[in-house]
Amino acid sequence: MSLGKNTDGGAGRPAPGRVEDVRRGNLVRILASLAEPRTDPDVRPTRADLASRTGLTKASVSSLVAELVDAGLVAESGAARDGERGRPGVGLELSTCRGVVGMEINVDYISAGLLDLGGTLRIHRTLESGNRGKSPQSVMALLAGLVADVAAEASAAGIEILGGGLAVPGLVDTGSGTVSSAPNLKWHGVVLELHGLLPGAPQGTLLHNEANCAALAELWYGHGVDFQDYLFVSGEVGVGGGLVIGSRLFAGPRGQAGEVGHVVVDPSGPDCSCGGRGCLETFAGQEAIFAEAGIPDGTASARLEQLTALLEAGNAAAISAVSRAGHYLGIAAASTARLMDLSAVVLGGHFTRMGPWIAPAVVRSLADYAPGVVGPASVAISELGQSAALLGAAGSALRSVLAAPQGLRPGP
Amino acid sequence: MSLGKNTDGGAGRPAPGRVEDVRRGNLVRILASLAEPRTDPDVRPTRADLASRTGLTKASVSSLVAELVDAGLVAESGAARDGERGRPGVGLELSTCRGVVGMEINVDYISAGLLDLGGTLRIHRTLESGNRGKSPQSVMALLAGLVADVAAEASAAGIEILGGGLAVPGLVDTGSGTVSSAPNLKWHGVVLELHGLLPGAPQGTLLHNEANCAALAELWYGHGVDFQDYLFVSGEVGVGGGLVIGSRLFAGPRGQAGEVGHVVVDPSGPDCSCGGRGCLETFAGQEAIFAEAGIPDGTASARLEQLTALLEAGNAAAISAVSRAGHYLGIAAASTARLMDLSAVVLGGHFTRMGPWIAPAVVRSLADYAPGVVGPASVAISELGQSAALLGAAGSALRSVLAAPQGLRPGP
DNA sequence: TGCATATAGTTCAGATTGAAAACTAATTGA
DNA sequence: TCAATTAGTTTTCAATCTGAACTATATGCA
Repeated sequence: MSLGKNTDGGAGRPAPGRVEDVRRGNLVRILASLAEPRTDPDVRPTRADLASRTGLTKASVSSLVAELVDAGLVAESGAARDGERGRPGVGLELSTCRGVVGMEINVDYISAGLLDLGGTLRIHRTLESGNRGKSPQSVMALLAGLVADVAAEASAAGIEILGGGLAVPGLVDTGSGTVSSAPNLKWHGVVLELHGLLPGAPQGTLLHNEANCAALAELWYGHGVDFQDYLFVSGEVGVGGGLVIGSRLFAGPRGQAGEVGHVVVDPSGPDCSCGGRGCLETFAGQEAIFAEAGIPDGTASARLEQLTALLEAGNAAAISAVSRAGHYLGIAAASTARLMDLSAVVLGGHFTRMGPWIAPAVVRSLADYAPGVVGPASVAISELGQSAALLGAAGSALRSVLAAPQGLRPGP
Repeated sequence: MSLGKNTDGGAGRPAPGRVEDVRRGNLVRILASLAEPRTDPDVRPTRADLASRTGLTKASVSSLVAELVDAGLVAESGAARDGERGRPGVGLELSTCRGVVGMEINVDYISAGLLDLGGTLRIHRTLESGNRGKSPQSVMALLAGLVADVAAEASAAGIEILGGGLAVPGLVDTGSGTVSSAPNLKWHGVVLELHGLLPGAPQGTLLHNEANCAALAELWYGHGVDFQDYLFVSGEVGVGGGLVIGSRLFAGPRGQAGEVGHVVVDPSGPDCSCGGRGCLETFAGQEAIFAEAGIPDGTASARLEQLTALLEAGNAAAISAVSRAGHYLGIAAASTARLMDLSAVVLGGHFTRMGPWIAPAVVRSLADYAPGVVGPASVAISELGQSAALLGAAGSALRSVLAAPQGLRPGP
C-alpha cells in the first residue's frame, strides 16, 4: 500500500488481463493473509489454514507458498501443534529476515527504525535535532547517518532491507519526492535526495506526510481495531490530519487530503499563516493554545510541559484554553464527519497530552454541531507515542512490499 | 459502477483469483473501452482498435467480442471505412437494443427515462406531483405507472431493460433500499418497494441520493470533461452535495458522504433542522435566500421565478441575499477543498438559476478562505437541467451493467 | 485487369494457471 | 496395532491468453 494520491476510490479494476496476473494476485492474497493480526501470536497459520481463509485449494496454496518461501518473503516456523488428531501442519510466517526502514524528520528530532515483515519494530533510533530552518541538505545528511547505523545493525542481525518510508511534517509530492511546503521546517519546494538513503533496497524510499503516517500507524497499531473510518487529528506546531476510510488512507487526488487544520471554523476568525482566515489551526495550533493559556515563549516541548503541569494543577486559564481548542476542533470534526460520512475521531500528537481536558470539549462540540453523528465513545486519544509517524511510514513501506512482491530475487 | 458505500479504495481482497476471472475482467475492459466517449461519434472502434487500446491480442479481442455480441451487449454496425489501404474493420458499439431506466422522485415532480447502453437518453417522461408529505406508497404507485409507460415504449422500440436507478432527495441506504431521512419529502426510515418497478430486469433497481446522482451526471454528461475532482453542490429546498474524486463518486463508508449542506460555516449561526447550528443550509438553503431577499411565501418554483426576476432587474436585496449565500457556500467549499484536496466546485440545482450572481461571491470567498486552492476558472455552473439526477441514476445503472456483465443470457 | 501491399480478423498450437481428485505423510486414540 | 483424521503433494484437466500462421478484403499502381 502506498500513501500516494488515491484516485480509485472503490471498485477499481486491477482486473487481471493475463493468466499470469492471477498468480500475482494470489501471491498477494497469501501475503495479506499472513500479515493479518493473529489472535494468538504463537499459533501461526498453516497451508491448510491459508487455503480455507483465501478460498484457494490446498494444491494452489502449496505452490504459492513454495514460491514465496523461495523468494525469502515467507518462512516455515516449525510444527504448528494443535493437540488435535491428524498430521500437524507447518506454521508459516512472514520472514523476520527481511524488513523495511521507517524514518521521520520532525521539528525537534529525526528518527529511524527497522520493521521486519512480521510487523515487529526491531530497531529504533532517535536523535534530538532542531531542524527548524536548518538546510534540507544538512538534515538529510544527519538522517543518512542515523539510517546507516540502523542498516548496519540490521545487517548484523541478518535482516535484509527491502524499502523504506520517510515522514515529514508538510505537504509532499510522493511521486517526485518533493516537500512542497513544510512551514514548521521552513522548507518550501525542496526535492529530497531519497535515493541514497537505502542503497540496494529494491523498493527504494517513499516520502509521506507526517500526519497521514500517524493516521495509518493508528490504524495498524492503535485504534484501528475499534474504528475503520475516522478523522485523525495530529496536534504539532500546526494542526495536521489524516482521513481513514474503510481501513485505508484517503489521500485525495494529489495526495494532500486531510488538512483539517485549515478547515474554516469561524469566518470572522484571525488570519492564518496559510493566507486564509479563521482556520482551525488559528484556534487549536500550539501557538494559539499557549497564548490563550498565558504560557511564555520558549521551546515547544518546554511550553508543553508547562501546559500539562498547569492542567494537572487545575489552572483555570490553561483548562479554558484547551477547552476552547477542543470546541473548535469539534466544529471542524463535525463538518468533516457530515461531509465524508465519518463516525469517529482520534486525537494524536500533542493533543494526547491534553487528552482528559480536550476530549470532553470535542465531544460536546460534536454533539452541538453534528448531533447523532459521532458519539462520545467514538472520540479517542491515540496511545502511540512519538513513534507514530515512523511506524506509519515503515508500515506503509511494508505493505507496499507485500502488495507488489514481484521483482524480488531469492534471499537469505 | 454502484453509488453505494465505498470502502475498499482499490486493493480490496475480493474472491480468490481463478483463471476464469481473467476473462470477466477482460470482458469488462472491452465494454469500458466501448463506453468511452468517441471523438467522432460516427467512427466506431473495430476489434483491431480495441486490441491496441486494451493491450490484448487481436485473437483475444475477437473471442471476447464474440461473447459480448452473443450476449447482446455489443453490436456490429457495418463497415468502419477509413479510406486507407487494407481490409476495412467492422465497427462495434454498445447495443442500442438494451437499456436502463433512470428514475427520480423529487419534491415537485417524478420522472423516468430510458438510457440505451450507448448512453443516449431515448425516452424521458416527467409528471408534476407535489410529493411533500405524500405517502411513500402513493408516490411509488405514481412512479410505477410512469415507469410502466416508459417500459411499454421501450418494448415497442425493441429495447430490453436490464436495470435501473432511482434518485431521491435524502439520505439513503442503497443496500436495503431504505430512505433513512428525506426531510423535504417528510419521509423517514421508509423502505421502498423497488422490486416491482422493473419486473424482469436482471439487475433490478438501486436507490441513490439525488445530489450524488446529479454529481455523477455532471461527471458523465457535463463538466466531467474539465474536472476529474470536484465538489458538486446542489441547491434544492436544502443544500445537497456530491464529491467526485478521480472521476469517481466518493460516497463514504456508509454511502452518506457529500452532505456539504451541513458543514458548519458559522459556529454562532442559526439553528439548523439537522439539530446542529450554523450549517451552510441555514445560509444557502432556499428558505434562507428567499427570506433574505424578502420574497413572500408561495410555492418553491414561483418564489424562484420571483427571485430570478428580481436579480435580472438588479434588485439590491435579492443580489445581496444571493451574494450572502455564495459567500457562505465559498466558505464550505474552501474547507472541503483543503480537507479533501479538491480543486473545483460545480454549482447545480437552483444555484444554476442564480449563476451569474452567486458564482462571483463563491469565487471571492474561496480566494479569501483558501487562497490558491480553487481558482476562478474552477468554479462552474452546471448546464444540465432538471434531468441531472435522472441521468446520474440511469448512468449509474448503465455502468453497473457494464461492470458486471455476468448472468446475462443471450438476447435480441 | 492483375498483382503487390496493407490492414482486419480467425485459427491453432503452446504456456500458465488453478480446480478437483487421488495419493502420501504424520499424528491421535482406542 | 490399526482406524480415523488432518496436512500436504502429485496428477490430470479445463480455462484462458499469447504468438504465429493463415484467410479475407480493401487500396493503388502498372
